[in-house]
Order: sequence, then structure tokens, then C-alpha cells
Amino acid sequence: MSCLLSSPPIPTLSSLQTQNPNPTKEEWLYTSLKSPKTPTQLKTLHAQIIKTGLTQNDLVFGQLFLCCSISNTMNYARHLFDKLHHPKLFFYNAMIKGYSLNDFHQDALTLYTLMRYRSVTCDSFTFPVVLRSASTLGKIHIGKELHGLVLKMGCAERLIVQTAFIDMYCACGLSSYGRLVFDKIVDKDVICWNTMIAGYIKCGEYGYAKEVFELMPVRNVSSWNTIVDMYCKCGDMEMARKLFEDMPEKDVISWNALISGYAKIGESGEMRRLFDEMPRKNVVSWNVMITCYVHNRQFLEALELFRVMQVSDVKPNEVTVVAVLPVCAHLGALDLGKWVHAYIDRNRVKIDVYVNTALIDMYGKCGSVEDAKRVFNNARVKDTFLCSTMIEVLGTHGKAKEAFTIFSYMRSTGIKPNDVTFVGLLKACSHVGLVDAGVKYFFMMSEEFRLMPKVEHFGCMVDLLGRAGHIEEAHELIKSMPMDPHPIVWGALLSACRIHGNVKLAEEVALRLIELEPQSCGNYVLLSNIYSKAGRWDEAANLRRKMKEKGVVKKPGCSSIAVNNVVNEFFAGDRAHSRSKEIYKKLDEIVTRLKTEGYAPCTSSALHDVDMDEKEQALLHHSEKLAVAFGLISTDHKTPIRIVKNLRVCDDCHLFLKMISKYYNRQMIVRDCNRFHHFRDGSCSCSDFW
DNA sequence: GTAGGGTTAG
Repeated sequence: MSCLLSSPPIPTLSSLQTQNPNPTKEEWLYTSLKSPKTPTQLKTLHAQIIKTGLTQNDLVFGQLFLCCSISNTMNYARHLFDKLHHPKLFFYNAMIKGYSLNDFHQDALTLYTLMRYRSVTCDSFTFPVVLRSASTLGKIHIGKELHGLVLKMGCAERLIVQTAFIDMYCACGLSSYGRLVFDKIVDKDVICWNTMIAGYIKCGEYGYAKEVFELMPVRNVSSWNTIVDMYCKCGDMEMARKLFEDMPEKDVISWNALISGYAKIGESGEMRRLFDEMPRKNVVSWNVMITCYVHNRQFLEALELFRVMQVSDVKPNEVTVVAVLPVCAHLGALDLGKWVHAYIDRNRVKIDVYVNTALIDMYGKCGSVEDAKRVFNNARVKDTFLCSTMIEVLGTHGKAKEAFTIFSYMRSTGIKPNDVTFVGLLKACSHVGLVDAGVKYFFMMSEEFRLMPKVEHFGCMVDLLGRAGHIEEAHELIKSMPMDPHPIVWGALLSACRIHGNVKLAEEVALRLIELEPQSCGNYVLLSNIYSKAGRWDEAANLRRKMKEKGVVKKPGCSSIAVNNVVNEFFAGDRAHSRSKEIYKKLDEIVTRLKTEGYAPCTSSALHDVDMDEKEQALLHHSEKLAVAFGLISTDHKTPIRIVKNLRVCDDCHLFLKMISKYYNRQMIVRDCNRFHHFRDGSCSCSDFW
């Protein structure tokens, strides 16, 4: 839908008249076809071409194909193409070029094969385009065949064709073949040299790249940029910096290359200095910066830069929003995410499969499955990533059946699942306890799709079996794993033991885990909770002493809630918020109210070795309780409260939230570190199973 | 020919 919005309208006759007072119908149509169109507009234009009798006019009709390609509607172009009885070479070229520009390289190659089968002779316009597709897909046999053909046809001397061969061979990993072509060329231009250098870099042969660079008789900015980027890619920033300083002239790409070099090694300080210093910035400069901040988990810096970018003279594009959306996802800031989505529509940012994937992930992680589904259904291009993301979202929200439907969709449309797809499916099964389905998918992976289960898949299976109470089977599965079980796998077994009260095995597993990752607090906390629940206070105390000795600090619980686009963070017992007084007052009121309804704090969740009263206090000031209290005083009663927590929700908070949803008649959506809880009318979507 | 992008087990 947003694609419809993003197409500029067809220019009217009057708007063109300012440049050309009397355009002919032909000129008018040709000009119209220069900018992207919606499918409806394309149909209208096609009808006009037929009406005007211009179907024989290669220039106008060919432009229609090219217009389809810039409008992302290659299906329509193909529909028109298939109606032609004997398509001319010109139309094959236009179609292949269209496919290639839209990155449908397989379609480009298939059409090329059809063309050969129909004995249509290619020309020098066909070769570079087909070569590009062949090299992108690494189809060396097509590349070689083309090479033979070109030699036979005698158009091998064209520099552009030669250059395309160098590129193709190098992209297929055969730099020595590329070098043979390169060496035979008599009048090499600078593009040819640059392609050879880039080819060596693609093959990881940096030494040769440098050698060719030094041999160049004339270098342009691109040559320097390529070589500077090469040093950045290897992380040799010293050399990159030296070359950058030596460059006779620099353009924005030179600066971007260097900045992204610092970004890659995480030196955000030096990156920022250069960014502030550069004379002119383009959209890539901003994107490199924002992406780097996101990767370094400097989310607030990323958002701030995105804000500054909007008042700069550079417009954000699809790459920018793909960088920013994960920030919303991470913060669970639904309103902010929705704002970015609206921004995309309002500013006609191109919506491609990356943007859609990021949107689905954002909506999923912000708790709005409905919005995620809407984006999925409207997505014109669906690929493995997009579908896997949708499956993952449905799974974490406990909608296993719908996740299976997406998987069936993938199978019926030929979208190949990958290992991540199966992680999503297995997770979906384990959240709702569908053991049989999980086992089915686990075996399907290798038997039907030739994907070997990785440690992640074993982790999911242990979780699935363990949660459903098949603890022994889960344990057996770990023992039978072909690889070393990652601590996460043992962790899955441990939490199963916790749910099903298997103290004996829990102890064994937890001690092993503590040995494996002595600095991770979670294992101590889990085991200590298990001891406390079993009334083994001494051992719980012992464990805490051990923790202290090893200098392990308990990761503080932190919950965040976004109100009016401001993210409010709360730590347990935190009094830093500006409305702290009101929040604690509200919390007192809630507790008093819920106690009259039968709420009794379940103190076994508290780790502290203190008396009952203090234990209760610590419990009552858990971060999610503070966040909920804040939500209740700062939003109206119809607004669902959305909270993101960094740890797992404890038993007590879970009960507390269920009761609030009933007695305060409030919907609450809580994302903990591994799933969603939708609280409503006194119950939770996880069925107390988490 | 050169800079920037999406999913992943406790």
C-alpha cells in the first residue's frame, strides 16, 4: 500500500508544457515513463500506448519495460513481454536489465537461457547485464559460456564487456581468470584497473590488490577509495588513515569509507570526530553512524542522531529506518516504532523486504502481533528472513498454530526455510507445549531440508521436552548431542527442573552451570530460588556467600515503559524518577487493595537473607511493579500498559500483574527476556507456563 | 569501480 503512496503522480500535459510548449503524444508518454508508477498507472499508460498506435515504437514501448523495472513491478513487465509473439532483442535486453536492477538475478538468467534457446542473438548490451547476474549468483558456467560466445562473436574488444568479465570471474572466486582477461587488454582505462583491484579484494587477495594499485599509471578518487576501504575491511586503520591523508583529493565516499572502518572496530569516538569534521555528509554517512551506535548498543545516541538527521539537509532513506527500527524493538517502544512507520509512509521512504522485516520484528518485539501480521500480509516480496521473522514473532506470542501456517505458506511458495526458521518453529512449539509438532519439525529439518540441527535447535528441543515435563528425555538428548552443549542448553534443562520441582537434577545442573559460567548471576539466582522454595535456607545462604566470594553481582532488574514517546526506566527499589513519590504512593495503594482481594506476596522469589518484612519490601519494589504503578498514574484506563523487562518475571510479579489486570481492569503486555505475557481479566496468555 | 541494511536457543 505504501508503494502506491510513494509513486509521484503521472505528469499532466499542463505541467510539461512549461518545458516543452507542444509535446507530441509520443514525447509526453516517453517522459511520463521516466518516473516510477503504480500498477494502475502503468496499465493506463499501456492502454494509451496501444490507443496511440505506438506499440511498434521501440523507444516508447521499451521505456514501458524500464518503467516497470523502476516501479518494482517486474511481474507486469513479464506479463506484457509474454504477450509479444517474437520479442525483439531490444525487449529481451530491457527485461533482463529490469530483472537485474531489481536484483531478480535468477529471473534474468532464466530469461537469458530462454533467449538462447530461441536462438535470439545477444549483443554487447546483453553481456554486461547477464554477466552481472551470473557473478552475483556465482554461476561460473554461465559466465564461461558467455565468454566463449563473446569471443566467437568478435565483440570481445569492447572495454565494458572485458571489464564485466574481470568482475564476473573475481566474483566467482577466480581472480586468476580475471587477471588473464585484464592482462590481455591493451588500452586499459581507469575503471578497468579499479575493477581488477576490487576483484582481488572480493577474493580476499589484498596483496595483489595493493600491487595493482601501485602499478596504476593514473588513479582517480575511486581507486583511492577502493584501497582505503580495503585497509578498513582488514581493520588496519593505521594504513587506511595514512592513505586517506595522502589522497590527492577526497570525496564523500572517502570519508564514509574511513568512518565505517572506525565503526567496524567499534571506535565510536574517532568515528564521531571524523563525522563532525567532514565537509559534506550524505545519507550513507548518517547511516554508518546510526548503524554503528545500534551495534554498540548505544541506543540513545542512535536515536539522537536520527533526530538531528531529520533537521539536517539529508533525508533518511530505507537503510536509515532499518537501522532505527531495531532500537524501537529493543526498547519495546511501540509508539516510537509506529511513529517511524508513519514517517516511512509520510516521506515515501522505499519499503523493501529489509524494511518490512525490520517492521515485523519491531511490532513483534513491541507486543503488537496484529500490526506485525498486517505488515507481513502487505509485503509484496516475501523471503526467508521475512517469513522467519514472522514465525519468530508469532511463536514468542504463543501463537504456534499461526506460525505453522506461515511455514506451510513458505513450503507452498518455494521460500526455502533456513536454520533460523526452525529455531522460530521450535520456540513456538515449546511456548505452548506442542511436543509432537516440535519433534516433527526437528526431524524435518535434516530429513527434508538438509539442515543439520545446530546447538540452538538442541537448546529449543531441551526446552520443549523439559517444560512439558519430559525431563529425563531432555537430559538424554543433551547427552546425545553431537557437539558440546552450550551453557544455554543446560540452562533450559535447569529451568525445566525449576518448573517441575525436580530439585535433585536442578542442583546437579546448576552446579555444573556455575562451573561453566562462574560470573553469570542467573544460575546462582535460579538455584537459590530452588533451594528457598524447598525450604533449604542454609544452602541458599551458602550459595549467596559463594557469589560474594567470586565477586558475582546480581544483574539489577530493569523495566521500561514508554509514555508519550519518552522511555522511562526503573530499577528495583529505584527512586530516581521525577514522579517517584507518586509512584510509591500508588504502589502502596495497589498493594493494600490487592491484599483485600487475597494477594499474599510470595516471598520465595526473594533472594535476600533478611526477615519476612524486608523480604516483602524488596519484592514489592521490583522494577516491573514500579513501571506498572507509573503506567497507571500516567495513562488513561483504556491504554494498554506495555512494559519491557530485562530479566524473567518472578512468580510474585506475575501474580501481582494478573490481579491488577482484573481489579484495575487494565490490559498489560509485558515482554520479559524470553517471551511475552498478555495480562487480561486476571489471567495471562502464557497460562502460567514460562 | 568505491560507503550503509533484516531473523537466532535458558
